[in-house]
Amino acid sequence: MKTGCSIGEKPKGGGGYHFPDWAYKAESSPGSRQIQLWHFILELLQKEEFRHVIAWQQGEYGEFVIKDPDEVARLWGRRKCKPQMNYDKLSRALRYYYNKRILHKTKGKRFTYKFNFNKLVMPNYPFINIRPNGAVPQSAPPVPSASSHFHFSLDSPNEDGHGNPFTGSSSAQSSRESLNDINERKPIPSEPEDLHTEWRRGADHMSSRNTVGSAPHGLQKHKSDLMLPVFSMPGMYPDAHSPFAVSPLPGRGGLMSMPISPALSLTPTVFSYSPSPGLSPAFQSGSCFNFNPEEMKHYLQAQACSVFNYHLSPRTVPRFPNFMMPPPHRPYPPEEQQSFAIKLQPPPMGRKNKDRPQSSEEKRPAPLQLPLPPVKVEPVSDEDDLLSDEELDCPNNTEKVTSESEPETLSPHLDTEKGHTFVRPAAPSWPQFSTSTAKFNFPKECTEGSANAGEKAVKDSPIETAVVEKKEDSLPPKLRLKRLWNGDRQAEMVEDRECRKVSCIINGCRSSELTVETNAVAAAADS
DNA sequence: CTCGGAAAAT
DNA sequence: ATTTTCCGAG
Repeated sequence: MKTGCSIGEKPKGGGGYHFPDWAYKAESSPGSRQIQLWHFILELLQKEEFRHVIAWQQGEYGEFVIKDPDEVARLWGRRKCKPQMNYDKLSRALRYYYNKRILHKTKGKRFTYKFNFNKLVMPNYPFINIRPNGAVPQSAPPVPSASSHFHFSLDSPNEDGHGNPFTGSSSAQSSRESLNDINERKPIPSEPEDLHTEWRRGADHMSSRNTVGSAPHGLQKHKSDLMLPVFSMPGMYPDAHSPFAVSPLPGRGGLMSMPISPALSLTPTVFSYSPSPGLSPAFQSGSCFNFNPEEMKHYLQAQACSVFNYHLSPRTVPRFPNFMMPPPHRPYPPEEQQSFAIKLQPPPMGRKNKDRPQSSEEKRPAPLQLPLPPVKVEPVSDEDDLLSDEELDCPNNTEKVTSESEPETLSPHLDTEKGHTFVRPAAPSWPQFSTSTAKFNFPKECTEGSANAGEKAVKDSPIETAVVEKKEDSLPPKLRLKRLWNGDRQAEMVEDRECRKVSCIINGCRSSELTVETNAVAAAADS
């Protein structure tokens, strides 16, 4: 069933196989956590179908405007099977992100918010650019600020043996992930101290982990094992303003798309930690991409540094599953929509049944099945498709149809095939991830899914979930919040500034300059 | 519209 | 842990 990822579904039908529970659990759903709102938003932002509903705002990186709040809410509600969802609620959820520092509100602009990319590391960015001469994508994604506190030796020559950076890095990667889990701070740290501390820790870990092959698994939980590389897909919405933008180069047509992906697939967070010695050769030589190795290197460093310096949460940097992989053309099969049943949620009793017993009735008579709902039948608009798509985790849905027909809508990553593709020649991509991930980290679910049907590709994004890490910051009690407003705020500003600066640098400067700039930034950060 | 506190739900 | 619901305030 489609539920692809949904947790409880087991393949009962066909084979009736029973895979171990863990196979279904997937980290994807820690707990039961499904897609998160910001993932969803990002998802929508990636698809052109929703341009009219929500779109990146030109001008600021990461800033987006909800053009049709009701629609977005509707979509979100659909995704979460919360028919009662509305913008008011959705916006509340969005506001919670302020504290988490995932989002900001752009004051003065209605329905306009901005992602804090300092916190959300962009998975695909730089490399993408790929213009032969190093042209940069118009939209420079906000790159986390860089600092040169440490130097990861990304440039160190030599690699682990194969010359293939990919190999061997996986362990590092995973360890790193774990690392993050632990380090991840919960409360929003804002103090420099924290930064420093974290920073230190990071360094320590790094050093310990320097051996490529050794994976320090001191920690348990490795969601990382499941990480999958996310490749950007052809269908991706190449919005210039999108921080994720993959530069839509003219060439995008056939060839471009594929090749690019590998690069995109990496999460900076991950590779940044790479131990070192290593990657350069690959970059320099065989790369299929045009990016400038130097730039990449710097970028990576920047990423790494930012991770350490800014408490980037790995979880925040999920490898967006869906993210990059929009379905090529038909996002979701029509059937899906049809099959999609809305599960009417019982009237929200909200908190303590408050006094308003049945308000919901007025609005939604709520046909549970909605076959012919008088009220709203969600027509299947493009958008709808999208949404419906993905996982419908609704319990109801889950069961329902086995519809799965949905081929690969969103999460292609899994395709082994693709993985191969990327890996293939000398793709320089970022190592750690691609290959290794492909090989070892495929999430069970995904893997299985793929295996089963090759085509199916798991519609859901198991990955997404899988990938998403759990620990994040937790919300601080009020005190903390208050504090945030004061100190943190400032910190953010700084971050932002740096971020921008770096972006500029990346976009327009050469590596040497970059270095300088970076240092400057770092200095600033220090102060 | 936007902000958050609260409490309940997932 | 995050999101949904409600809601009073600005």
